[in-house]
Amino acid sequence: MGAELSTMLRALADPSRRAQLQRLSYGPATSGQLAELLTMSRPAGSQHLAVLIDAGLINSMQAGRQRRHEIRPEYLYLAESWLGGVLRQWESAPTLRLPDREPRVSERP
Amino acid sequence: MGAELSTMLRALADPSRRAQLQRLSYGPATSGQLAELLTMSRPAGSQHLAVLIDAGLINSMQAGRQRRHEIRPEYLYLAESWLGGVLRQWESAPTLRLPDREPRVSERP
DNA sequence: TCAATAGGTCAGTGACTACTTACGCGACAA
DNA sequence: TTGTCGCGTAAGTAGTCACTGACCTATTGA
Repeated sequence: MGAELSTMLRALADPSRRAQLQRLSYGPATSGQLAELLTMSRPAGSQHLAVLIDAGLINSMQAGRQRRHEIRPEYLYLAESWLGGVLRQWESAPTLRLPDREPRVSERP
Repeated sequence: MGAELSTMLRALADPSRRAQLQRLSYGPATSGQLAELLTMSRPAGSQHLAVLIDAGLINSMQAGRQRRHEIRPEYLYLAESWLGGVLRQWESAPTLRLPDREPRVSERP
């Protein structure tokens, strides 16, 4: 249960893959179209697609000499619900808050 | 805009860090409490905390010789809304779907 | 049959992760 | 002051990631 979520979130943690996924939210596309989207070599685009497929986020099928991909939303719903669970719990647990701080990265200029 | 989301999702992609965050959804905790949660050395727990702080997901403050942490929900809301955006778009774009397939990982036994 | 197209695979590289043990440092209690 | 507690940092290591260019395999259209 945690493993899929981890694989999935790591897949989402890359902007190229998020771009591909976002493109697919509008409808199916071929490997070529999804590779064109990125500013890198075509093999790299293909490898990103493989990561998405591996994570169960998209569904792919050969169509002639093209390969068509589409979103497979199950794990996206899973992530949405994990996030929602944490946030809803946090919202429902009003405790005293610490004074606000910047993220750690900006503390070491 | 994409950078924070990437850092954040990568932080969430680790089950130890998700456990810490989930614990924090019930209220603030110290570094020690959050390290005990994990099955690894205390420094490792501390390093995971540093990643969460770096990603802006938690907010920390020295209290005597302890350090207290709490959830900082802004980026969690951001992720929830990115995911929601993709899913809502996908739901509203009814196109023909490809026949269902297993994730790629199960194709290579 | 041949060339072009679409796209996947391989090997190599440099950068980053996730740990470990060892150590340092400030807060507090005796 | 001295020990101990809570916690962070440093250094090292094994493994993983994101690319690249070169190569290979099918499908298709001339």
